[in-house]
Amino acid sequence: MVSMPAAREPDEVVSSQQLRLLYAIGRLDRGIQRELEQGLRPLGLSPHQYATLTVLRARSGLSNAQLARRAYVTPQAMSQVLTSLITAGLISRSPSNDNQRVLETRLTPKGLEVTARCDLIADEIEDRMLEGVSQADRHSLLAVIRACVQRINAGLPGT
Amino acid sequence: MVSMPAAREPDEVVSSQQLRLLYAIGRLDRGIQRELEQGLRPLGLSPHQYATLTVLRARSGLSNAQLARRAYVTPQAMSQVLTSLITAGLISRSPSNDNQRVLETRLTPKGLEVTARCDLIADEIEDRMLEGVSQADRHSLLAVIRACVQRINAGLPGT
DNA sequence: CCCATGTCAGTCTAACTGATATTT
DNA sequence: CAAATATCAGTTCGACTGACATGG
Repeated sequence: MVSMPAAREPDEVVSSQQLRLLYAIGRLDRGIQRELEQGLRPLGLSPHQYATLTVLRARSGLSNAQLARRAYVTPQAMSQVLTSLITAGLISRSPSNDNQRVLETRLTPKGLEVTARCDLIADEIEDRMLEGVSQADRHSLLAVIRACVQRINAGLPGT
Repeated sequence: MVSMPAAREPDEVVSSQQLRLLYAIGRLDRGIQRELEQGLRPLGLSPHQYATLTVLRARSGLSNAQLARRAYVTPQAMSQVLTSLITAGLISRSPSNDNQRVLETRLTPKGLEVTARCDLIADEIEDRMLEGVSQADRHSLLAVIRACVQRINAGLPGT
């Protein structure tokens, strides 16, 4: 196919320059998810599962309902993720002392170890993505992104 | 429920501070998508449809296959989007002069008008998200994000 | 009684893979 | 014949809503 109308397309650059911030962030996130998916595949984990593990590491003992609200998904969706993580032996659940109905979720030793290995993969992706960006710029970028998250999620039920 | 174990949860802030850039970007994008979805609903459009319209506005005449490669989705997935946009009367397709098999896609006048209205909605969301951020910081933010997109999508088939 | 939790079931959307016809 | 396009069909995965039992 030599005579395609748009065979020559130096427009990846052009379009990327024209498109707005909202669109660029979506593109970036999809690229990140794709890279994470590839990187985590050898460990048998999805980006969603890894994200849930990091949340549990930061706040051990959360219930399924709490995790669901935190991730802005339904309890059913989060329950599926937790079930898969239990099957993999990465988390455990036990009834709360305060409420027998509530199942507190915690990382197992194996879960902690696997999460740490995922961190290395995520670090690698992050470094590649930020290649050539100074430490100062990285910090301010993270700060701005976080502030945007706060504002965009302003009027939502927070746990 | 007054005696919930974690009834008091001032951790939305805490977790947001602890979590890494990769995770923050995902959170931000999901918030953006949610806001876009709500904003575009009165117009009967999804974020995906709007995104495709903006790409076509920037580069009129692209084929389904080209659009699919550009969005990193399969031709089948993109074809569904185009079909819905044709049904809505926002785009039109016609055989290329160079290749009868290729259907060049273009915005209709109505499509152009609707896209402009979507832009206003997107502007509103973007402004709310960036409230308090200086113009200079906005520009540098966009530049950094674009650079990240370039690096993350480095080794992919580019149309 | 009311509310929250956890879970089972069915549905829906949006992507995917596979297969086919057509054109260059 | 090989490659690219478009499109038909079936599948899969991830969310969703609805319903229900249970505990506080």
